[in-house]
Amino acid sequence: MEKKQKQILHIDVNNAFLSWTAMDRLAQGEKVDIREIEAVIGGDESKRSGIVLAKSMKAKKRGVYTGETLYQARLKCPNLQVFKGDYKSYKKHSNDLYNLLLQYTDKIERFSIDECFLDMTEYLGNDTLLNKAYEISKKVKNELGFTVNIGVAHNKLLAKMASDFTKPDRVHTLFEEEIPTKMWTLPVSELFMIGKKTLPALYKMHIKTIGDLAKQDKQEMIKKFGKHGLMMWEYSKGIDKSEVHYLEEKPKGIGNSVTLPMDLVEKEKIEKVLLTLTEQVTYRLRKYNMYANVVNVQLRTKDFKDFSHQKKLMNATSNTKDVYNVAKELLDEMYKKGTFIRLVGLRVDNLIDKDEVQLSLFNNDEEKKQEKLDEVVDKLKEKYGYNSVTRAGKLHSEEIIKFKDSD
DNA sequence: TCTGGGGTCCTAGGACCC
DNA sequence: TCTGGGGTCCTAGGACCC
Repeated sequence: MEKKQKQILHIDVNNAFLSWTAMDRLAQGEKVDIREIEAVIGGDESKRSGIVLAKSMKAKKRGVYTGETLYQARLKCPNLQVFKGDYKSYKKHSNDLYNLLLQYTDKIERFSIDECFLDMTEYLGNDTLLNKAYEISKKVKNELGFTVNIGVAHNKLLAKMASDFTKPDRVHTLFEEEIPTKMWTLPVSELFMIGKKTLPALYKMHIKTIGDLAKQDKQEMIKKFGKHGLMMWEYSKGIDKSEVHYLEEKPKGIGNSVTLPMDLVEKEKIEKVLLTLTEQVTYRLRKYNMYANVVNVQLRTKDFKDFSHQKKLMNATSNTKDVYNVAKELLDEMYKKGTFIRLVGLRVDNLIDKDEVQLSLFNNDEEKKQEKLDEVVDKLKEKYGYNSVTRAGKLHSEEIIKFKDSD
């Protein structure tokens, strides 16, 4: 029996961070709509994170692109206005969008803070997919005050490609019969999952457009690029069998990292940063009610070389002290005297639900004591705010890193 | 010149076992 | 002394996404 064709929408907020900040400012009585001027949302240059996070159409016309340094952006666009981002507000706008979309289907995958996939296969009734897309587009604009692009297709890949066509405030279809005219004509760099490392290899093979890629021999692509080769080849032909993952998924790993205001050399100072990061990460881990099996420490040197070491634990844990002790061991392995460290990161991986954990025979009094301690500290943090509770010997690093209340 | 932070997935090599 | 594979687990590093 043939399976019913899927009906997929991809919703993408236009210049999300910039649009949302524009709305917030107008709501606060500011007169200028920053969507209408040469503006970007940017990081903080004094914290050495001065990159473009989102740009207005006018800034884009000047050649400003996401990810470049504010310095570079200003060279192209001398009157550029830079505004700070507000993650809390973005989360709220993102939730508003999600709640509006729930009126159409509950099969929604939140692909990122500003993108959703909708599986409309069961919810269309007598209407067409395209009509629904226009209806959603209008409703979002009228009720939420920002615009979206919507891609309309029969799988996720094609819907995502379609939503990336002309912007803003547009609805585009990309059905199978439209692939040659709408997709194969595009530069191969536009294809989802082709990044700046793969591009040179493709150019060498004289592959310039997505159509060129689609003409390649499948086996050759697999031989040259492995799994990634197969995926690229399938995507170029519009093949994608993946499902819309609409159920809430637990994270597979949790990490925090920080670019330091100034490079650090002394191990003791790096350890203090690690402790602060460990507290942040394990706090989030415990909020998910999960345990970690792997601890990973990342360092970035001042010349942008990245290193990481990881270790699998004997017993899964969410305990601050346990994770920190391993983190210190890993730092010990990696630390080279006299190296200038720009970034420190800590993440936990191979997570499992707390109730799946086999209670270890070694779950002794000391461990129970530590868990209790975490619990008490977490409760205080819930009540009085994350930064209300602090460990001795860590004050300095907390001046360096302020916890970002993201969850 | 200056280059974020949070993720997921894949690969390759080494250890170890059968 | 010189020689196999296959499978799993672990680790370091890297590509890609938003």
